[in-house]
Amino acid sequence: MPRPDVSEERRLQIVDAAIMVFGMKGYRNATMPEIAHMAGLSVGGVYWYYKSKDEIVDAILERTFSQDLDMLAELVETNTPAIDRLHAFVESYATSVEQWLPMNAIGIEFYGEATHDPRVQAVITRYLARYRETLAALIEQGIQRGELRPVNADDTATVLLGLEEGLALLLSVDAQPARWQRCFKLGCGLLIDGLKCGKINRDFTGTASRDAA
Amino acid sequence: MPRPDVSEERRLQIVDAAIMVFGMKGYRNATMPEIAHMAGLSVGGVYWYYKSKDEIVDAILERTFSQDLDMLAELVETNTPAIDRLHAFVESYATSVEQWLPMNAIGIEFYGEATHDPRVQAVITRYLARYRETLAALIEQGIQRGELRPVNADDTATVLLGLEEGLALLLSVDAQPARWQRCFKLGCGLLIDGLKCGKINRDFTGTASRDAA
Amino acid sequence: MPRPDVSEERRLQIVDAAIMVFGMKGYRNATMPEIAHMAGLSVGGVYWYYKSKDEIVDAILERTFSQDLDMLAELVETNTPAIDRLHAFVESYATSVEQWLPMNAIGIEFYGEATHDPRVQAVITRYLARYRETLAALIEQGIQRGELRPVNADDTATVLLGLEEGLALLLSVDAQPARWQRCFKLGCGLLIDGLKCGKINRDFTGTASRDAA
Amino acid sequence: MPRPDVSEERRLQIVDAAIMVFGMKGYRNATMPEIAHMAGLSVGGVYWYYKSKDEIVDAILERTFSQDLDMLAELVETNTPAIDRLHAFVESYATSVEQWLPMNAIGIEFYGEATHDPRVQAVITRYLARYRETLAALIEQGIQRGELRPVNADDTATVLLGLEEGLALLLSVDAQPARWQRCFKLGCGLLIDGLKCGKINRDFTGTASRDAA
DNA sequence: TATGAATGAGTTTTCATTCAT
DNA sequence: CATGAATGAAAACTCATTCAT
Repeated sequence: MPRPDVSEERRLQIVDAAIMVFGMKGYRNATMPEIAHMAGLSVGGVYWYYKSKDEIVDAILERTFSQDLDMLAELVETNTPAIDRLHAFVESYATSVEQWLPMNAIGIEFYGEATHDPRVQAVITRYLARYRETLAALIEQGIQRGELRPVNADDTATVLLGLEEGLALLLSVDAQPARWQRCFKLGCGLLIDGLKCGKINRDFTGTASRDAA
Repeated sequence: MPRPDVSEERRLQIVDAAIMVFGMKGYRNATMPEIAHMAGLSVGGVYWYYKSKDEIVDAILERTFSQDLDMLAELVETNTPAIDRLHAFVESYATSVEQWLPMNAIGIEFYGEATHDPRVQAVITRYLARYRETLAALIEQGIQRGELRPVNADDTATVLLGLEEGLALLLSVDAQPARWQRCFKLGCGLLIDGLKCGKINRDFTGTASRDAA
Repeated sequence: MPRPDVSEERRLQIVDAAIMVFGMKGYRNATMPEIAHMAGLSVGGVYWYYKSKDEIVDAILERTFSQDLDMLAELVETNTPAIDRLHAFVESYATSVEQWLPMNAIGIEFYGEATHDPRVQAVITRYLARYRETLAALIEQGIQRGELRPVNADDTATVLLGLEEGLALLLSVDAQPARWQRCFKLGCGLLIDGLKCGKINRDFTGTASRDAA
Repeated sequence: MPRPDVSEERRLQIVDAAIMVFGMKGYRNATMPEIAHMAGLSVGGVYWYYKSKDEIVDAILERTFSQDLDMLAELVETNTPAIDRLHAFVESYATSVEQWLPMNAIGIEFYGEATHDPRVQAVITRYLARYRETLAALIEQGIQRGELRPVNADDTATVLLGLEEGLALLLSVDAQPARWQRCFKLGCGLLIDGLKCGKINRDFTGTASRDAA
């Protein structure tokens, strides 16, 4: 009589434990024994489910990013004004700060790892690409509908992404979710306002490079 | 016969070497022997000038951030229109990308370290605070002069800072200085435009929280 | 309802699997999970039949050597000329190379183990002793019958044994069964010729030590 | 003022210690801490001179086999009767048993390793090849001079080599140098006698395959 | 009988740091 | 001042063995 399969449960346990330990000690200082202990397993037990520390990192990366991306999908699907959807996105994203706060530090560390680990870099780059594409599509819709100025959609998406990641970066060294929320809304509001303005300083529209990009 | 003091020269050698090795291998993978070799010294020689790897980190941190801050000082001193000074700042900052590119990866890694090393965190926080204060003062001047909407200057400065650091973050995993430059100018331009707009979406002005901050 | 006893079958499965894995990876690198998998059992299943990896080794040792020894028994029993029987032995042994080839590497490894594991050493020594005794008896018969020079039978048996094991050793690092076969026949032929020669270099007869041995 | 270079001394210390520990515990059971301790160094100290356990093995292999080969060189150079040189070789080799006895067990273990480690196999094969070539050259000289029957020199050399290694194998599990010495002399004597005999059993001369080999 | 998840002691290797010269 | 050999505390990972089911 086969026992119920506990693999998935254990893997969750381990990744959860790893996130917790990574969060407290940092990725490089987190030891396998510590993770194992936190997961309520022995070292060997952890290795039964993940062949290396790297594989645990992969699992965390996967889990973190896939959640974010799911949220984005619906942004481009609906037919409401693009600006409304942008605002909705900002609002919903801002609301979820507290939820992903524990993962924030780990995310920042992974950016650090990515600078010299091509494997991590690949994962992050792939994730950012999808993120940017979705935002760009949304902005492009806004432009087509005449709601926004004819800026370079891809670059503008990069700006939004940069603002969001940048504020997350600041948050990681100065844990004040409320301030982060406020600034994120403010920043996005200003950007969206900037995108709506009819008369603008030509130098900063990015229009010149629309086709070159 | 007293030999000329080579201390300062050696310390420079070492920090330069460390920056180079950190940049290539990452802070955690950089070994003292490697740094020493790159500096043209023996391990013991390095330890003569810096008591630990951490002290080298401190020196790098110090050097990196103090450069940036010097540039900011003059921003608040002059009496030209605030908007012009903002544009000038953006322009000069954007122009220097290529120059600080090698340090970028290291900076990102330090943010990662800061998440679990209070010493690093303190240095970064102090630097960011001064940065934000300067920008906030500049924005406040713009508001006083009636050039900008009455936003919360500190939060707005945080937004600018966040955008800049965030784009640096994206740059660190996707080394395209030109794109970064373009996006930075575009983003700041949009933000400044947003700050100039007379009629705005009230929700995003940040005015409500001006005194609360 | 009692199920048919599968013990013997399982034990065979396991030893066969172990021989295969030992042969491919070497005794030290062969893991129990691998052996179990090769045997089509679970790890626990293997442990049901053999209490440890060592017990499996014992079983292999036992099986290997008992086969060899059976073949020897009849050598001393018959009444034909000793030299003919020696030649017959050489011939039949040489013919079976290909058959025991897979076990050869394992055998060599066991000699290696024997150098620091008394238990393995005991098994091998016991086996070699019986081997040598049988050959010595045969040679003694040859001497009694006047077919061979009056050499020290035991030492001469050791020489034959040494030649055979030595060529197996060379075979283990240079798998050319044909060459091995040729050399084994050549070597034994030369030895037997040497044993027949009437006039010999006194220094090498071993006669001096006949009683001393 | 540069201190005297102790590298070579340390390397010797380490290899000596490794040989000792390998000899006692066997290659696989010998741990780096043990070797380090035996060498009077710390673990890190050993790693300063050898980058891995494997490199120590290489050094042992090198040292062991290169000694043996030096002895062989002069065998082929002189102009005395080949048979005399063969006897001299046997005699000198037999005399040195006691000296290489400690290395014998390690040598046997290496054969075991060679069966599944191509790197070790390569070293051993190379060594054996040179050994065989030298002996074959000597035997060929004997044949040319009419001292020996026209056997296949290479195969005959293999037989001699096999006998020697085989007796070493037996010695490794039954440490009786005196017996080994006796048997080695006896075996080689018989073989040489066999090589001298005018009238021989055609089946075993190996002549048939002289050109085929 | 049989399973396979879980254990944990033991191994190799790395590297910041020290100190005799 | 400077050297670089030496230290030793950790860390990742392996695998024979056990045991609840």
